[in-house]
Amino acid sequence: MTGSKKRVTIKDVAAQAGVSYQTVSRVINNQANVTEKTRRQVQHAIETLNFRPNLAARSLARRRSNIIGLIVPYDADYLFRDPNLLAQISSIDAEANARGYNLLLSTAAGSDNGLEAYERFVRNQVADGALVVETAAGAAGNQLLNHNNYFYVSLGYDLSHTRKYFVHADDRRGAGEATRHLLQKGHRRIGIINGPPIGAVGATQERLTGYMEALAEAGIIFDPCLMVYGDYTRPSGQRATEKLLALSNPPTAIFAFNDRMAMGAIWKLKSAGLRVPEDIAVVGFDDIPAAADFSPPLTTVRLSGVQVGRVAAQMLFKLIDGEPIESPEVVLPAELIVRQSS
Amino acid sequence: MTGSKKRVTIKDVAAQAGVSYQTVSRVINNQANVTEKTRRQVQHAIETLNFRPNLAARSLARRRSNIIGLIVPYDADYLFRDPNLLAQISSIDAEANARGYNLLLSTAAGSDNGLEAYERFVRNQVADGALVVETAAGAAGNQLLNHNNYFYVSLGYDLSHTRKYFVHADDRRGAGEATRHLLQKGHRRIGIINGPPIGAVGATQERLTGYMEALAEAGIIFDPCLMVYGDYTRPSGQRATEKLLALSNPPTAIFAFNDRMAMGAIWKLKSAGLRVPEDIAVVGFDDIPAAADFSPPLTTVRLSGVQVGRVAAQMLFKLIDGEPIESPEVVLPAELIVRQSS
DNA sequence: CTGAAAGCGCTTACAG
DNA sequence: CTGAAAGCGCTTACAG
Repeated sequence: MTGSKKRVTIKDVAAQAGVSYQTVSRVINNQANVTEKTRRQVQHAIETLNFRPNLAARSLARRRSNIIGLIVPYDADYLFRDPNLLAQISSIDAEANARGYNLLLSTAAGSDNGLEAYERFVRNQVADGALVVETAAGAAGNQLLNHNNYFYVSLGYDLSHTRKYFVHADDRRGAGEATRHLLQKGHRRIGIINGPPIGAVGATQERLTGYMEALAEAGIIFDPCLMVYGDYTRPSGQRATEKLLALSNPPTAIFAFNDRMAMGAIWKLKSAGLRVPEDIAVVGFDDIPAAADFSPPLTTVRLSGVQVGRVAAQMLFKLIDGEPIESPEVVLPAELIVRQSS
Repeated sequence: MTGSKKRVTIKDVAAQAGVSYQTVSRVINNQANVTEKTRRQVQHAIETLNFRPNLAARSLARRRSNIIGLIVPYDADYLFRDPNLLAQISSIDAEANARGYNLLLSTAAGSDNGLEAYERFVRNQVADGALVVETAAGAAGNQLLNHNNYFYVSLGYDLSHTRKYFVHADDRRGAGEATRHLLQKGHRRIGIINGPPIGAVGATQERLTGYMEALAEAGIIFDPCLMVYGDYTRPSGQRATEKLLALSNPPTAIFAFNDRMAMGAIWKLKSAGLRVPEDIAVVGFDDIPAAADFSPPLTTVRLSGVQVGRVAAQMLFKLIDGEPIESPEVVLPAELIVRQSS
């Protein structure tokens, strides 16, 4: 609020309505024990004065702010390019709004290790709780949160072994189904384009496990040569595919651990004169919006970022409201979407 | 904060340090007139007690919250798919963080007209000011902000004629340069894929003007048949291109008002057996990250969303701090990036 | 059903 | 350089 005009407070409303300011408080908080007539008077005064309760005062008195933090230990620039994360944020925002909560964004600006996002959040001391995007480097941040007695739920896996509240999609099963699908099509040599080898996030580890399990079920021994690394970008998918094609015994199918790398793979294959899926099949992961529009439309695993965000937010609100949590870890379904690239 | 543990306040710190709590206040606010020795004592007490000043109390006393709102009168789902907007938000976030401010997100959930985003913001009465994404329907929201004496800066054009503070890229010049580039290549019939005809945003109107001006300079009369509408999505670009190709005298170049539609156009052209740029040139707008990766790499107009966000945020902070604003409307450069699609 | 008192955790003049 | 007082705008028991 600008300081240009005098603020209108609960006392102004009380004077205007001819009641005590405590009564005004009752009205704005929808409490019982107010005559209909008094309530109307107060409402009228509120409207004519254009009164809005001051959140800072309210937070102070209630020890609750109706603000939840969203801690993203990434550079904002990176954050805003990850469609799955954005879907999560979007549904968290919706869920918060529905309860009259607002979202306070806390990202890690610049090139630090992400701890800053937690620190700024804690320093502010304003939110009732937080949703945090779990990263391998998150242990220190989570400790900070614990140490300051915050309620929080993590989006992702229990990477930092804090054993608190987690929600994530069933990456393992999703990857397993994708692999079984390829197996069913007769493929025996399925190349993997994994995420970066360092700082591995739980999700990719689980995907790899799902892949290996499916292979094992089919009695196939995993050939480490078939696994190459990318960094989630499209160009990295192209480079990874180049390596796979250079193998003495190249794969007949490629399973990329995200859609953008899968798209890069398809480009590379096309420019090498190979047809997808006739010569080589490709499967992605995430089902980003562009996947269905791709040429050929991409077979992929749909993760409901929307669902992850919603469930995590609901969990946080239960924590804040002191309601019981059934399970500290929620795993949401991942669904194989078969299109034309496989 | 959870209520589980007793909060540590300024008074606890004072007791621990053996000073009055006002002195603690001085230390945490880095004020002069504190002996180095006292300061050290207080700092020590702060650390051992893990004290953090309470933002609500501070806001109340200071009448300032160090929170700025970001009002996006869109559905969060839409918001999170617009790369240019995301770039703006990302730089606003960075700018805010650098000053110790936090960003409070206020989006319009669901299918209302966007006014809700403003209303929730105003109802909260917590921010020191706001950055608002300007939309054609924003007039009522801006009035609400005015009526409640908020400082705010709009990202976009003065669509609602409130004549306050605005920052946007130079869409007109950018479109003019793109058009001149095409004219220079010898094109005389340049098709336009415009944004949606209803609810036109200032930016597309300006782009159209830039196009027409460039045409006029070259002595070419604008042929309305060459303008078709899309909705900024890739598929709409394909459909629009289909219409353009069906013309009795089709264009030799297409200028799409965003990159995604330009990509859709290229797909359509390719699948119609046409080569880009040999048979028909294509130019986009925005320079989203995927533009450079496209095949062929897309000629486009780079708008610095990052710059727009930064400048708007800086303007808002000046307003909040009572510093003078040189100009209420800032126009930032748009730059033509020539790649292989033209 | 309504009012008076105390307090939330800070900051801001004002003394000394 | 440091402390005592008052106040920011609400809510929360407690009376009546």
